[in-house]
Amino acid sequence: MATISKENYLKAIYLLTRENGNRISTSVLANDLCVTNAAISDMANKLSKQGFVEYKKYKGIKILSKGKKIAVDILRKHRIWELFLVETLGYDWGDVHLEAEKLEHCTTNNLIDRIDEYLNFPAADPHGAPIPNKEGNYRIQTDDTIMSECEIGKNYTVTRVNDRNSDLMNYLSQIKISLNKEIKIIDKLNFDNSIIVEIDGINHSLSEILVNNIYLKESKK
Amino acid sequence: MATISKENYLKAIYLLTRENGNRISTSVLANDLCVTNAAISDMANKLSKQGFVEYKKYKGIKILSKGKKIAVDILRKHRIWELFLVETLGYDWGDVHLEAEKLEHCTTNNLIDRIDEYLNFPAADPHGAPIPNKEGNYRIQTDDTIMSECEIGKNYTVTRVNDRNSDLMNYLSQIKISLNKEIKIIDKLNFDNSIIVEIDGINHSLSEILVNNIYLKESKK
DNA sequence: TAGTAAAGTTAAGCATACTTAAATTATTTA
DNA sequence: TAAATAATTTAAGTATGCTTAACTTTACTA
Ligand SMILES: [Mn+2]
Ligand SMILES: [Mn+2]
Ligand SMILES: [Mn+2]
Ligand SMILES: [Mn+2]
Repeated sequence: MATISKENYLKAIYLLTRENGNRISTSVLANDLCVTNAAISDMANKLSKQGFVEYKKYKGIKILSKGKKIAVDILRKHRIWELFLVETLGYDWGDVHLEAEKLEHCTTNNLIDRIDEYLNFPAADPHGAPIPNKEGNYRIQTDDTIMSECEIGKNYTVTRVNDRNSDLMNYLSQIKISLNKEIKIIDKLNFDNSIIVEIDGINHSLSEILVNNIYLKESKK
Repeated sequence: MATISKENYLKAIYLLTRENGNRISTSVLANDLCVTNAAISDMANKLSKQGFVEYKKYKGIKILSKGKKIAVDILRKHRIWELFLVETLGYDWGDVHLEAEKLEHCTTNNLIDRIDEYLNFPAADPHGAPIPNKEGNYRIQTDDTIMSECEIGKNYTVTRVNDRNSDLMNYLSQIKISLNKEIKIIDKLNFDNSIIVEIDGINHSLSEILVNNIYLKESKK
């Protein structure tokens, strides 16, 4: 059985794998989960024994299909809860992540399927992240670029934001950045990696942290 | 801080206190929580050190206001979740208790207050149990009698059922017993403590277990 | 390529929440 | 009231999931 801790480890390994490649190092995972390397080594052995991951000493952790299944299951619960909180209960998009972090572990498949149906089988969560369906398949293909790598002079649409920093998201709301918003890259400043963007005709300077947490897609028009 | 285990202990102590009187014995609590007496003694010491209960060796456990506060808080969450599952997601009343047992521990006060508002501040859960408000006060007075103590020939209304046995509740649905249903006590059989009742013009024999899990109020008409 | 720094693992220990088995206290009952 | 029985507590041990400190392996650098 996967405990709450194991569910969180598998979810983190799965998500980091998509960002950082095939094998995840102990310290990357330790940093992500805010625990010591020792805790990771310990848990990696347990997850490996249960067939959730492949773990070779000093060579990092690789998620296996059995572990991926649990990770996607938790991700589905997390994202559906986030959308439910925003859509049905009127939460701000910056306030849902922590609630979902807790709810995802005490939600049966039956319950999440009913909420999924209640929300009419949504494709994405309030931050633009894709929601896996009952079978674990994503309903939309995400095809976007991190803002830091976008090009000067082009117009983009906001497709996704990282949802872990509540303050960051509140700030985005304040300067009117939301999902599907049209923005234009005005300039990129190399000395501090900030980017000047135009939003609703107003120029804003976005810090390095900000541009590394926003994903865009080039506008068609 | 109160862990999930402590929340469950305090909730059980609180509810048993209302049934069994002021002090709860170790074995009554052990039976209710399906753990050994040793586990109860152990936890009773911890809860006592934290000021949630008063515990005197061999003399049982008494809940204190600090513990009662947590118990009522969890009860509020439990009952609001149960109602939400039935009202909003279309669950049967027999299928909500176990879901709520899990959800109640991972629900912030903010979240439950929003669901409470979404449900328009309900007074009772799907089984007729009163829902405490934000301040911990009950919105209705429960004034009912256990069916086993009702009188032959009188008409009653169903006010409440115990919600722990899913099969029992499914059976009640089957014979059309639901909240606010009008029923008449036809006969009480002393040899097996069963009761014959009339429901929708049809007579049913209800076993001892059943009549100890249904609460009634005498009809006015 | 040896030496050092960084990364990762192992060992020992702690808190929580249980268990079984032994010891103790309380309650019956003869 | 003394022995038997029942209820309860204490002791010792287990699993989980962490910690710090010590040790080992790998990577980098001169
Ligand atoms: Mn999230
Ligand atoms: Mn999200
Ligand atoms: Mn219940
Ligand atoms: Mn109930």
